[in-house]
Amino acid sequence: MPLDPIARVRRFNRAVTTEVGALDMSFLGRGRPLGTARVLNAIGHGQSDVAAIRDYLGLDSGLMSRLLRGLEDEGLIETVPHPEDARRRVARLTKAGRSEFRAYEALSNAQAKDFLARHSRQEELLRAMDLVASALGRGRIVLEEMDPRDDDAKYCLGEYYAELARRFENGFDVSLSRDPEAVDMVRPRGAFLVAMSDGLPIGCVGLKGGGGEVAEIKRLWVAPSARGLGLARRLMEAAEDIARELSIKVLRLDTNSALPEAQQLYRNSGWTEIARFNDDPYPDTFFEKHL
Amino acid sequence: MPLDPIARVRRFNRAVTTEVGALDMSFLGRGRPLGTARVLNAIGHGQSDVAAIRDYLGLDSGLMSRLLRGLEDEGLIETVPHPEDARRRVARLTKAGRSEFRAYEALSNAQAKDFLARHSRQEELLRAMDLVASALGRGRIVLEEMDPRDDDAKYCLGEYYAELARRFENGFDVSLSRDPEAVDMVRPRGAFLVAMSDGLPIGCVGLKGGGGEVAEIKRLWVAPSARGLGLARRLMEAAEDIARELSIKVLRLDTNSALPEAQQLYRNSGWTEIARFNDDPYPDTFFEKHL
DNA sequence: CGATTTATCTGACTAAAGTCAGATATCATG
DNA sequence: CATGATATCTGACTTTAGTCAGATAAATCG
Repeated sequence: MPLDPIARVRRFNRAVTTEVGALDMSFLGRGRPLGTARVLNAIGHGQSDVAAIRDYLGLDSGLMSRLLRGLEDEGLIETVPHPEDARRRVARLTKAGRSEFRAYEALSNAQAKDFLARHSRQEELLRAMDLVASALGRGRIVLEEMDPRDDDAKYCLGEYYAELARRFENGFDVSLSRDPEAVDMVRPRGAFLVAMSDGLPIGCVGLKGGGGEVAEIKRLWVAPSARGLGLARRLMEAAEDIARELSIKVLRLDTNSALPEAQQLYRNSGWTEIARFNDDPYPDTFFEKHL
Repeated sequence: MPLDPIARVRRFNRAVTTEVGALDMSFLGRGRPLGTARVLNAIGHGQSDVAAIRDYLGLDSGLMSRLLRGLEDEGLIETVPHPEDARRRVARLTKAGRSEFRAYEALSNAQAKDFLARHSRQEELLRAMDLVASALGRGRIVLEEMDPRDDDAKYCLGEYYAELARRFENGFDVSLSRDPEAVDMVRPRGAFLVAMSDGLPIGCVGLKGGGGEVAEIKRLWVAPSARGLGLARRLMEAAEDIARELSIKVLRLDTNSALPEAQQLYRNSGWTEIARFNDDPYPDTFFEKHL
């Protein structure tokens, strides 16, 4: 007789609401009401468009206006008309605002650190938290196009190689593989996409072009904590969209039968198996898709 | 370059605070302000002492008083003086209150169910949520003495047997083992303790007495999601305390070398290895402790 | 250009939550 | 039984959050 899943979810809710009050409430502790602090933090995190902040925090325009005024009176922010549309306003931190924001960040980090310090089995706990955060934050996953040499991209690639090394019978060594040049995965030849979930990289895919009408899909990877959310498909679709933008007519990719879930995905989304088209030692299966 | 643990914790906080607003807010949806609904739910969950509720919800006594009055006016609760101390008051649900509480419970359950339905890989997600909830709710774990035939106890025993079956080379079959009679694990001969975390059983231990000065520790088990919190030690200490209450002078236990972490615990808490004292086919190591 | 739409702001509200200083009744103690 | 401690209640506040109907100014469209 297993435990009731609903009871388990409710227990999680209880545990988290009790604890999170004391956990994410770095908003408190600097003598500023919650709403004001949330706006300041949203601006600090790069949200500058007033409408975007209002939308993000779910605030009424009147309330928003007052909160902004309050922060302005405190000298923490300044608002200027949007350069392209003077009806809209853009808010940005002043010097004092930046320092106040840093103080909030430091508080948040200290709380997170304390939280971790109070717990044993940290890596296991973090993995569970990653999984829950990925599931809960599913709707907020955004695909960002970036240079494959950026940190978040490099993190994903590192994890991808590590996973291949674990899953291939004889391991995996990038230097023996046909590692694409970064320039082939940057516009105009190609692109590199990283899936970001609340600021953390959780997946990637590369579109490697050579300038012609044929390009390759490379380095499709999704973090273990984010599997089952349909992210791989979303990455592939986004890569295909970019390929079409770049006037690419045919996509190809190579893969290995040690990765059956990937092959499954390709077969389910319009790819057909073709003959080997390169001499890379690792792949044993090859696919193609006409756009 | 692994991800920053602090960033991971903060991402979890963000994901959870965003989602939990829409997740545990079964409090809403019945046209009652949050504070009032929280008090009603606390009473429904068995908190009856006004001071206890106030403490649990962190409310000012004046505010609490008004909220109680509001619920009384609605006819959902009644308050009576505490039988042993007429200064204190005890609140309980009326018939209407019980039905209103049930409506909140149904809402909560429906939301939990919806939440689960929105996610794939449910068992994996639930396991991660259990782990997080155990870690976060660590301070709220309570040890309850109960009959080993109660549901929560039986759940723990079932999980215990399943774990032995997984870990012993040749499996585990209770019927071949010396399964203690329930009556030997109930006062006055012995006791059975279950660790409850926010309403869910996550560990147990049995004290099996025979009426004399010697008793046995049996069925020490901690749920995987709750390991590393020091719960096994806490269960053992509680069992020893009860043994002392029952005037037991010597405790014994048998275990198996396939469970090294258990042996480690015994050695670290005053137990010494002794010779085999029974003919049960499963154990291969035996311990004793003088109280 | 004039009419309409859009983004923000202002003023005038309400509701909810929280604070605090007594008031009141009961209990515990010497 | 007087004294002080304790638990709750009451009244008189303040703060925060949120709502809503215009006002204002800039953009967009026919």
